[in-house]
Amino acid sequence: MVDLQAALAADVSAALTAEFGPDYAGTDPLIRPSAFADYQANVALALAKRLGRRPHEVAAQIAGHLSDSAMVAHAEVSGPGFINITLRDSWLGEAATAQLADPLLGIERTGHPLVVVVDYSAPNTAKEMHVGHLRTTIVGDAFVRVLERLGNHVIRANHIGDWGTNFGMLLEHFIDIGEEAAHAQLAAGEINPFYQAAKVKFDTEPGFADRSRRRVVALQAGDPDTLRLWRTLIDDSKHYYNAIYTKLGVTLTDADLAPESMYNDMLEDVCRDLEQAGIARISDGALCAFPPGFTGRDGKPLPLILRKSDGGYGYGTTDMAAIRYRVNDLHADRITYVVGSEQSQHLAMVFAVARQAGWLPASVKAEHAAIGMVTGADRKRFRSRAGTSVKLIELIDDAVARAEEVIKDRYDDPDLRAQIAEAVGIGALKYADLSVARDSSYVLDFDRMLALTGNTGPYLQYAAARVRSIFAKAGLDPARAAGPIVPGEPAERALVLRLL
RNA sequence: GCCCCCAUAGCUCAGGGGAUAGAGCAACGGCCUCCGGAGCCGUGUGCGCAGGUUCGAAUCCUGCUGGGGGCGCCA
Repeated sequence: MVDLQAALAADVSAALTAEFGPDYAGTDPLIRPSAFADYQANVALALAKRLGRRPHEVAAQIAGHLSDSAMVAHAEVSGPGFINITLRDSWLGEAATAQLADPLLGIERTGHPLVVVVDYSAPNTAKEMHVGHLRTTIVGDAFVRVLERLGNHVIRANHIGDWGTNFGMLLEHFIDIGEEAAHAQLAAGEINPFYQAAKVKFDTEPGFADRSRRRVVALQAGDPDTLRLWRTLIDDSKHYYNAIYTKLGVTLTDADLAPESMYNDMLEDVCRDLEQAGIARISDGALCAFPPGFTGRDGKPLPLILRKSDGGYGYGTTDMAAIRYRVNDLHADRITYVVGSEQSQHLAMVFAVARQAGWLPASVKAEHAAIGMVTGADRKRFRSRAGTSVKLIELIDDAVARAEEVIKDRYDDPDLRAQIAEAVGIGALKYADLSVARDSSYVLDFDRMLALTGNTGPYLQYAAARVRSIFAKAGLDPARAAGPIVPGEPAERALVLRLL
């Protein structure tokens, strides 16, 4: 790839050296895109202070040397000492043409491919995916695609919640209503009603809670029949959220599942090893690690709970097991958690304990790509009128339905209309997520999201027209006879500058 | 009480040391109109407050105010 800015920086640095000597070779030339030319070099203003000279003069001296550069057409000093640089058409045209000839369109693959584990999406089995899952899924998938295209080895980790005490009650309910009826209900996407019915029985039906607890014990003990039921329950959920991934055009597949249950037989070792290393100790009956620098209310050290006082394991334990597994077995160089911002303290503690234990060596980067909350108009966590979280599938369907409403008079063919509505609706949903900073919370507003399409439609048409025009000028279109691109028109020039 | 994030136009958000701070939506004005408009063109006294660093601050630092999130056995 032609890194215009870097290439130009090199030439300006050369000018600096030529004018002021080798001491200035390392000075950042401060190349920035400019509204007044193709680029501007801002180095003269800072340099003038160092030299005790007038910025304008310094800039003029540097500009004088830039005529030696093959890529610079002209450089002129403006304002207090900015150097406005216009690139040669011929040089730009050659660079653009070369980039078009590259199957990767000039995207440079990294010279140091890393193994990157990207932890994202993470729905809970047997619970409906809700709006909170949308951004981690969309943003995480964008990360994965970019990192992969840059030549890294990316491991998608969909850390689904498929284990825990809830499954006792879910399985008992599953048995009660009969496997077939349960499958039918789950296949229809009625996951929340299923969960809620189980919860109601757990809270009110005599004996059910005890049965549920016994079922948890059987599950954890590996009872074959219980495991079989558990697997079918998981599979039903899996089908359901795979359908959502397909709708969203997300690249996650079953091969990317890294369910909590896969860490089960590591949890005991996690606790033992951390306790033996002196990092974890018993506090109020629970095994806890107290990473330095974390305090809670009353200034007391904040624990990462590894084993609850009832002997059970929590998500912190699973996270510790996962981090060790990712480093030791997956050989991760970088682990990116695309997870809600409210988890930032928890993850910071997990990282801290893992570093203490030496499970996360300094050579491995662990990072929390925090996802901001989706809120309603009240700036609080987005909820339906009933106070429950909103189902993701409803959000998707709603977006498509609203898109269809917008375009309904436009297309007679119902199939075509449905396709366009789906593309526009889902596109608006994804665009809404990707067009804002991932860590800021944002207000979910359908009207705004779909309004964006009113702009992107013409925008895309414009962009397509410009690209066609460039291709036509390059002689690439029908005859495939590659010719030079001449960025003569201002709009075209701007596009070339942005694309290169 | 402690920790983290945030504050930019009426709304939702970009911009994270460089000249005159942008986009979409809304609003207002106009255009095209045989029919149809995710149609076209135009219109902006805005960086929460106060200090500091810097040749230069929406951007970096400190304090304050306001909002959100988190803070022992849910994940």
